[in-house]
Amino acid sequence: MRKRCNVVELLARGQVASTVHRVGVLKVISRSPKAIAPRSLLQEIRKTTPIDKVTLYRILDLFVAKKILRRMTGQKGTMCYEVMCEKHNPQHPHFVCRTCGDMECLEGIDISDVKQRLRHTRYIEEEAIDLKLEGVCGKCRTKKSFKKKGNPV
Amino acid sequence: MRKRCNVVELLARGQVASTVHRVGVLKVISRSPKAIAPRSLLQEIRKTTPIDKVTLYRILDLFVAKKILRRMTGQKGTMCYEVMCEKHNPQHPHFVCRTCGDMECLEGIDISDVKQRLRHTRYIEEEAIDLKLEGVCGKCRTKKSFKKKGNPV
DNA sequence: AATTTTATTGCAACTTAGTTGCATTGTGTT
DNA sequence: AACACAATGCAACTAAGTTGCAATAAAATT
Repeated sequence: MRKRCNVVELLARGQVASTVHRVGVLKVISRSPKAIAPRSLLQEIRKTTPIDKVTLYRILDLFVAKKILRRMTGQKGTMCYEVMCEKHNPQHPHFVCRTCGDMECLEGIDISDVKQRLRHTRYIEEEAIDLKLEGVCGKCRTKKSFKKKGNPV
Repeated sequence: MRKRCNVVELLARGQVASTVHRVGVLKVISRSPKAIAPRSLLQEIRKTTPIDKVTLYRILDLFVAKKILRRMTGQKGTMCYEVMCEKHNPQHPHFVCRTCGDMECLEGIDISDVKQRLRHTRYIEEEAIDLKLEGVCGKCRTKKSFKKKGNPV
């Protein structure tokens, strides 16, 4: 489980003015154990504050530009977001469930050698490296609908 | 540049009946040096034969299910496709240009050690491993609009 | 403090990728 | 030919994300 980053510090680091919505968005993301998609993000935030989807998308774009968040492509082309903080949440590969679309973080797997091999071949920013694996998550594997199809357990 | 796979063999291997559209789709994909998105695919195919987008999407789904094609997530959530053939087109990482969305194949980079490390942690199918890097491709880097912004060359 | 300026948010309408249901056409079998 | 079934096309739809613009909130200027 990820240690939490300080929301105010993150905003300051990105030189982004603090607003209710920005803090709210960042709080939800930093508390999520998995990378999170705009859809779930909206749902979570709206439990406490009403927010328009356009506002959310704009905040997410801003945070990615200011390197406060990492953006990864998830299932079916929806994006997923996580806090970009080398200290509390260093870069790691992700596991995407092809059934439910959940994006788990695969911590403790070192990919520095892969990065090393690739760094000089293109103009690739360090944080742009996105190692992704697809499969079926534990939750989905135990569902009857999945087992019924004769899939391996 | 990739060696071409035999379209008829690929269909036979997947136990998929041969039709004009299926052969057409597979021909365009197998001739493309890069992984290709449905949008460009439609454009290419329509140069010779009229085809509905629904037909294309259904053929692509079928080919992915029958392991004739690999599907990867590209820019902004559009999917990209390439021929799945260990002999002529072994699995490899991809480089996605964040400006134009092109997906280049990074051949000659071995990631078997990464796979090895990950194989037993989850139920992950061999071919589901998707190593993706993001950056700016050579073509986009030389464009005035990109240089103007003071980006590194 | 009142006013001007600038940044942030919300609303409506739009774009694009991809999907679904159903009718139509094509293909193979007897 | 008649039948069954697979493949295709069409129209309408969903869902993610975007754009333009007006409304509001915050910050700066007088």
